[in-house]
Amino acid sequence: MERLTESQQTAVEHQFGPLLVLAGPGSGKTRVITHRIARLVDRGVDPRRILAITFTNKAAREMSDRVRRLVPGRQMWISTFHKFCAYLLRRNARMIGLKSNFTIFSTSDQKSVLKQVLNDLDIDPVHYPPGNILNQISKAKNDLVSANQFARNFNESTGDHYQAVVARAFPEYQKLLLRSNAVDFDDLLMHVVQLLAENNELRAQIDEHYQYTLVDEYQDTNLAQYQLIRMLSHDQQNICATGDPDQSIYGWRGARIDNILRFERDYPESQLVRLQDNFRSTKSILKAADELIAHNVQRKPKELFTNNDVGKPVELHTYTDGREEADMVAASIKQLAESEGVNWSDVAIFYRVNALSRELELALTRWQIPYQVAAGVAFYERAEIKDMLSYLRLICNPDDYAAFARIVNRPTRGIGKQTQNKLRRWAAQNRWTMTEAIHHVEEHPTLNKRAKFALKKFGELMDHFSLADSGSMEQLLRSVIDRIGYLKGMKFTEADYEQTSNIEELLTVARQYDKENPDDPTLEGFLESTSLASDLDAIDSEAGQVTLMTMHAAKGLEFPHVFIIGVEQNLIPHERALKTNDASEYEEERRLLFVGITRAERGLVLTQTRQRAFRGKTLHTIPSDFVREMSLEQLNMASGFGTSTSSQYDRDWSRPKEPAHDWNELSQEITVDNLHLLGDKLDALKANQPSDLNSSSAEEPPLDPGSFHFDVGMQVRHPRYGRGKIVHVSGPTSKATVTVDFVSGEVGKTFRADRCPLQPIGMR
DNA sequence: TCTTCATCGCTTTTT
DNA sequence: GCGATGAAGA
Repeated sequence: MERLTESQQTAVEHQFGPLLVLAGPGSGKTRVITHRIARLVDRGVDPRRILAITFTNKAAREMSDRVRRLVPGRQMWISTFHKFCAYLLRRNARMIGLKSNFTIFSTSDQKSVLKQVLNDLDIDPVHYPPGNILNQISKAKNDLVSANQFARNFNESTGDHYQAVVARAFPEYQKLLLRSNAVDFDDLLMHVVQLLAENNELRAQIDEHYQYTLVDEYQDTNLAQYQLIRMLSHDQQNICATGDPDQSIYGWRGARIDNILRFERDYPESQLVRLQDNFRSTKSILKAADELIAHNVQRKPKELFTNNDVGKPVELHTYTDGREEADMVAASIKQLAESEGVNWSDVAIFYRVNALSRELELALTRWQIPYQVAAGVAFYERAEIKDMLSYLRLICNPDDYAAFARIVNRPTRGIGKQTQNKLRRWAAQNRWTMTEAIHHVEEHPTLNKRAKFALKKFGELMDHFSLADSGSMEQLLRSVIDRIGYLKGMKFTEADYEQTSNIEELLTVARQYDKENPDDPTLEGFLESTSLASDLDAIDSEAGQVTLMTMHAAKGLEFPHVFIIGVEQNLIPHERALKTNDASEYEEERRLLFVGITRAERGLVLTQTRQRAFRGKTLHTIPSDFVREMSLEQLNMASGFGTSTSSQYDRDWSRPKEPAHDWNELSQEITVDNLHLLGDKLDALKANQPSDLNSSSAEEPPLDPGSFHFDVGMQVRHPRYGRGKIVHVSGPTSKATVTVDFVSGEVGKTFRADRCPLQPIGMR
């Protein structure tokens, strides 16, 4: 094992009192934490009295593994904030009106519950999108503002109608959660903080129990997490916080960078250790990172240092569009593998928004490069998985309204909307949960016989399962699937095949759980593990695959070769950060890119494009402000691409731009109306497309569908209605509509010009 | 009641 | 480009 550096040693050897470890990227922070834990155990500290908290399951698992290697066979709490809070909350659920088998609601459960609330309050969900309202609620909870406080605060302030809606919906939402015996993610933290604040005896007892507390990524704590840590290291201040203010990237989630900056004020006795030696990256990479982050004004200057080689320069590549960018990245990776023997798993591709992964996935497939993505439709968000889990949830917690609503008529069993509404109103009147209401269904005054029968059958079904709730999760899940005949209607279509294999996968997850918890497999434990799981967990660093993820997800990881795509204005920095005109948000974007860059060990390539397809439209791009802040080797693609495009483009591109913050001013939208202006340029671009790199682009339509210019009299074809003639074009340019008379007899059909599948006939 | 289809609107990052 | 939504048909 490598020796620890002097400062690493200091942090490891420190035992009593508060300790703050400010650790730059790649400075061996995880190493320090794991060695510190091992050292404590070495000194005779009971491992059960050590509490190590991280933000992600992945970080917790990695830390666990590494500690286990240092001190085999000892049990201790290494977990995420949310998991730890769930544990505390289950043991003390009664104290805040929950039962210990409470459900943890996912984002989609939250949405469905809030929709119900809005419906009951007669609030129009189109005008007040549930997602936005939930964001506000989440924000409030992160800041430890309860529903009632929120409502009260609102009354005192001057009214904003949007806030007014939140103020009305929040308390109702909270009530419905409570009645469902459920919590959302934020509640896990907030309830625990509230619990400890109101019960000093309990707080003191837990504080005493966990003699040593370690918190990773302290710069990302929000107020709730901060309070929690403070309350658990009040009497015994053996707290070790590690973090790096330059890597604070969760401000949007309520994280407060202040928390780490004020650590020394909060804990006056604290000792400070700085880890500045970078063992990860080449000098070139570190230099770029350093230059970039130095532009942040709200920051304590900090030197980054490495003894590693200079290495290859950091490259910036410019491509014509996202397709070429993706293809060339894939080509570069292939090249790395073939000429330098780089393993697939040594390569990662990062981006600012998940939407950018699509093009990459296609390209990697074309180039036959194996990859894994940390995103997309998360496994637990898939409809069939949510269905299955909802059954389990309702078995575990019959009060769970979201689960009930989801599956009461799935598969269809004749319990339609009307019936559900009647039942729901009746339940509310009698202060019953839905399950209780079903048990009383015979007494319902207006429901017809058939509906009553269907509901009763459903009730019996669930009762049957409840009795079966014991032992193996896999068996329970199997019996549910069999009994409801979920797989029965499945045919050998692609969609059905996918659903079936997802359910297989879920059974595997259940089997896994059974295996890992041989002594105490509980339904609530299984469900908790699924609720707190994230798609990031599935990433396997040794799977022999290229890894695709957002820069947020990349924090804490490292790869020999890193590509960061879409380094463009409005992506990094993100449009939203630019819009608010808030310097701190802008600087957070810079930190995010800093995080991305500092993941790279030996090779780093940034890419940008000249135009990018976005939300189904193609927009011209502006180079990111940030690329000018670093010394990069600017390269214009390998062979031919773009070099021969119209000089107009090149001139536009190379002209130095004053810092531009208005997307609309500088980017030109390509629409049906100005397409003809761009036609020539587009043709030039198309001519330079990679020549069928792998034959799979054969189905590419001759022109972008949805971007035709339509005129009255033009002959068109519709996939459904066949041939027709345009009889009318109208509306504002961006929302033009065309009216078509079809040969088939369908006359006067109207379509949105930029959306419909209409194709002109006779012009190519 | 269920299914199909067109239309509409949104889309940062995550436990 | 996608899913959610609502209208219309089966």
